[in-house]
Parts: sequence; structure tokens; C-alpha cells
Amino acid sequence: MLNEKSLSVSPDCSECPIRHRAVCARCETDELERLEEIKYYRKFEAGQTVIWSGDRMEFVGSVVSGIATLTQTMEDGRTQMVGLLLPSDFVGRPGRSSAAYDVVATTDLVMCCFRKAPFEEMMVRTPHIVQRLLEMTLDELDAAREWMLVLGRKTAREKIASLLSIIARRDASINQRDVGDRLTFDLPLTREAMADYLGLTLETVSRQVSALRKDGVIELEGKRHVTIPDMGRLLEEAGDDADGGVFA
Amino acid sequence: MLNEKSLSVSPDCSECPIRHRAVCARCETDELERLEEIKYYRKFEAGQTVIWSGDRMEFVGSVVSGIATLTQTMEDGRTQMVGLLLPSDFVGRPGRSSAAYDVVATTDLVMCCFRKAPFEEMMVRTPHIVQRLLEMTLDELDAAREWMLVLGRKTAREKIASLLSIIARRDASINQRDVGDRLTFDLPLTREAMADYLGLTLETVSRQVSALRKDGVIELEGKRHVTIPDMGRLLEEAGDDADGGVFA
DNA sequence: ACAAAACTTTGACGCAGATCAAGATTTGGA
DNA sequence: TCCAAATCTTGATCTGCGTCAAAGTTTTGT
Repeated sequence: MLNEKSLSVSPDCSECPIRHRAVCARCETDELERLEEIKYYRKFEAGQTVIWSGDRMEFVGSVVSGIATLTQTMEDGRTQMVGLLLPSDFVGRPGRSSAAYDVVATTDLVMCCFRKAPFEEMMVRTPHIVQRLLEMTLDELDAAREWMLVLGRKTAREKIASLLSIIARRDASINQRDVGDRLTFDLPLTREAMADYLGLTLETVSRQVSALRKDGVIELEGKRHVTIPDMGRLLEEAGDDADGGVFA
Repeated sequence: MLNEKSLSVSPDCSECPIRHRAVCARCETDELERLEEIKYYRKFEAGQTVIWSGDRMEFVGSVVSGIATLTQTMEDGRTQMVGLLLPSDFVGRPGRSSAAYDVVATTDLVMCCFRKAPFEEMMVRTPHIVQRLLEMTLDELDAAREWMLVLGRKTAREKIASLLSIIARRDASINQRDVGDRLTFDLPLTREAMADYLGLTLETVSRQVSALRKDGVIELEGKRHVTIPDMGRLLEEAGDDADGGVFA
């Protein structure tokens, strides 16, 4: 845990890459200034645990860069990922004192943190924050429900195709690339993390990735670099309507 | 669809059974009066579809009494329940024009509806509504994540035990009964609905319910009336810590 | 009160994905 | 640069749950 770094210098909000997508998206200049007073940056290295389930939560915050996962674990060690946190996503639940899930940095991670008490105080007086947080939470709930369909009803092959299409789509939207073209991206997850996401074993993940490659649905360079020659085809394999969801 | 009834008389909010749990829970008297102006009651019969996925949504609202389900369907007909709506739960997403899921009344259902546009307008000027809706949405997100663990990692027997413990717990909290005693309740779901909830087939549900009965974990009177002689035992069967979650 | 429809149970069998096992490839630290 | 650890692939086998089928039970409508 000694690798975690608190940065004394937090960049200016006006230059923040997640300024218009994060919980502060709707804030006016003066509200932003007040947030600026209670914010601080923290860095975590790939593999580090940000918060343990059950721990007292001292802060909430936004992912600025990197990827983190939200994971639930049963007593006997079975594990299920329940959230994938990307830049601009919010971590922590205002009004709750202890963490409900493990939060783990999958890549190197930068977070913009707010001490919990001052943030909660500010929420009471700042409707723009509550409004934006509601919007983000509703989006997360939709994503969780989509995921429930994947977990409950899709085959292993469809699960892999679903995950790849989610990552591809998100990557395209961040990099402003057009869906429909040949898409290329790096998998930010190990086979084991993919298995935890999809409720599979890592062996099944490996087999199905190989099968999709053999069938020409995806192309692989190394283990992690993926290209999707035909997004429509991938969506079919995912069991999704090839039309729907593209703009989700 | 001719069975659906609009009631001309909507009971007074001050006598509403869900007054302190629904989206209006934090509203002051004057705010309540404004809500009262745009609200109307609707009744649906058991089995009726309240909203079809993809339909234009004209209202949002709260379940007053009865139970409804939120369901997602794939092109080939596979189906997954993604929400179970109980009294005080909110239906509809402000800011979205068309429904994302099928909403079906499982029992006879009474809803307190607000026309969407006036409600959205009111949200902008009424932080108490937004605050409460955020709180409820965060709770739903937690429930959805719990459910993801059930769908992704639990065995059929554990899934059934999990569902029964959720229903038992909720029933106990509504009826103010003490968990730990012998609990008794009626299953509000058919075997098929249970299967849709848990990502199983109805045959597997039937088999596992029979198995739990044979093993003395539950007792059955008829098909639907269940009693739990030992809640701790049921929670063990669900794969949950027998301590945790009791107060959730 | 009876017939039809809806719901539930139980059995036989097959298969998708888990488990167990071994080896290949990549990554990272000294 | 090289060794150890981490990650990934592939094979063989097993099993939990799905599928198909048939019969039993409860509810509903007339």
C-alpha cells in the first residue's frame, strides 16, 4: 500500500479531461471553485486495491484516468465483478459509511477525491451535483440491467462477444472514431478479469476468444490487441439486434 | 387492454400508504400539493402489461400496491427479469422518452402516476424530489449488483434460496415481523417468473423448490404458501453469510 | 359443476461449461 | 540477459442444468 500517492498539486478543474462528463459536469464556475477547495488527487498502481469491502469510506470521487473494477466476493471465494469504472465514473455512495464492494485498480489509476463529509454537505446545497449524480446513477442502473441479461441468459460465446462489443463501442466513443469502421483496441482486462465479469471460468473465456478468432469475428495481435473487422457481425454474435444499442 | 382503469378520485397524499417511502417522501406540504395537482391513479389487473419496451412513455409513477416486474427480452425470445417493483418503487426514467423494459403487473396493481413533462419540470425546481430519487436509485443499483452475483456465480439451489430469503426479508419488514422467528409468506411469483428472475428454467426451479422442501429448509402448503422454520439455515443455503444482510 | 386452460411436478437424457491437468507464452525483476 | 512468476492456451473428463416429454394439480370461465 506504500505505492499509493497523494499529489499535492491537483490540476485546475477547467483543464480537467473529465470536466464535462463527471459528477461536476453541470456545476457553474463558483460551484466548481468550492469543489476545488475540497478535492485532492490520488494515484494508484495497476493491481492495487483502492478500497476493501467493509472498510470505512473516507472519500468519494471520480476516475480521472485508468480503469478500476467493482467486485463482490462470497465467503468461499467465488467472485463476481459488478462494475467497471472508467474515466468520469463516480466511486462511492454518499450517505453510506462503509464500502459495499472491493474497488481494484486494473491499470494505473488517477482519482479526483473529495472528503466524504464536506462533499455530502455540499450536495445538500448544490442541486447541480445531485442532478448529475442521479443521471449517472440511472445510466449505471441501465448498464447493470443489461449486464443481468448477459449473466442470466447468454451463452459463453455470446457473453464474450457482448463484452468485446461494449469495450469496442466505449473505446470508439472516447476516441471519436466511427462505429462501423474496422475498430481496434487493447483489452484492458486479463482473461481472469473477463471471467469475473461474465460469470465464467478463465478457461472458458480463453476457449471462446480462440473460437471467435478462428471464426473471423475478431482478429488478435498478441493476447490483448483486438481488432473488429465487422461490428455488425460481432453484435449478431452477442445476440443483440445489430441495429439497436449502437448509440447507447 | 380495456381492463385498465383510470380512477377519477385519487386519495389524499396525506393518507397514502407509501407517503414516507416513495419519491415524494421528502416533500414538504406545499410541494406535495403541487404534486397532487399532476397526479392520477391507475389500476392494472394481474397479468396486464403496464408498458411495452420501446413504447413512448407518457408517465412516470410509484407503485402504490401490488407487484410488477421489469423484463428484458432478446430477439429469439429469451427473457430475463431485471427488476421487481414493490409498493413505493418508482417506475420510469425522467429524461428518457421511450421505455427500456417491459413492465408487467404480476398481481393487481395500483399506480400513482405523474405525466412525464410536468414531473420533469417540477424536478428542476424541487431538490427534495431529486434527492429522494437519487437515494432510491442508489438502492436499486445495490440490489441489481447483489442480483448480478446471484446470476453469475450461484448454483440453482443457492439461487432459489436467495430469492426466498429476499422475499421473506421484505415481507417481514413490511409486516413489522421479527426475522429469526418462523416466517410465513405467499410467493408472489409463478415458477416461470422465478425462473426468469434467476436465469433458470421453470423445471429447474420446480426441482430445487422440491429439494429444499425435502431437506426441511422450507415448508410448503399448496404451491405458493411458504414457511421458513429457520432463517439462518436458509441464508446458509443461499451462500450468504448468515449474519450479514439481515438488516439490508 | 364441469371442462378447459394455466400452472406445477417428475423423469430420462444430452450438452455447455466447469474442473483437473499440463504445457506454452509473456512479463518483470535482479 | 536470464530466471521466476504471471498469464494464457489447449486437452480430457465430469456434472449441473437445460431440453423434451408426460402426467398431475389448481384456477378460471361458463
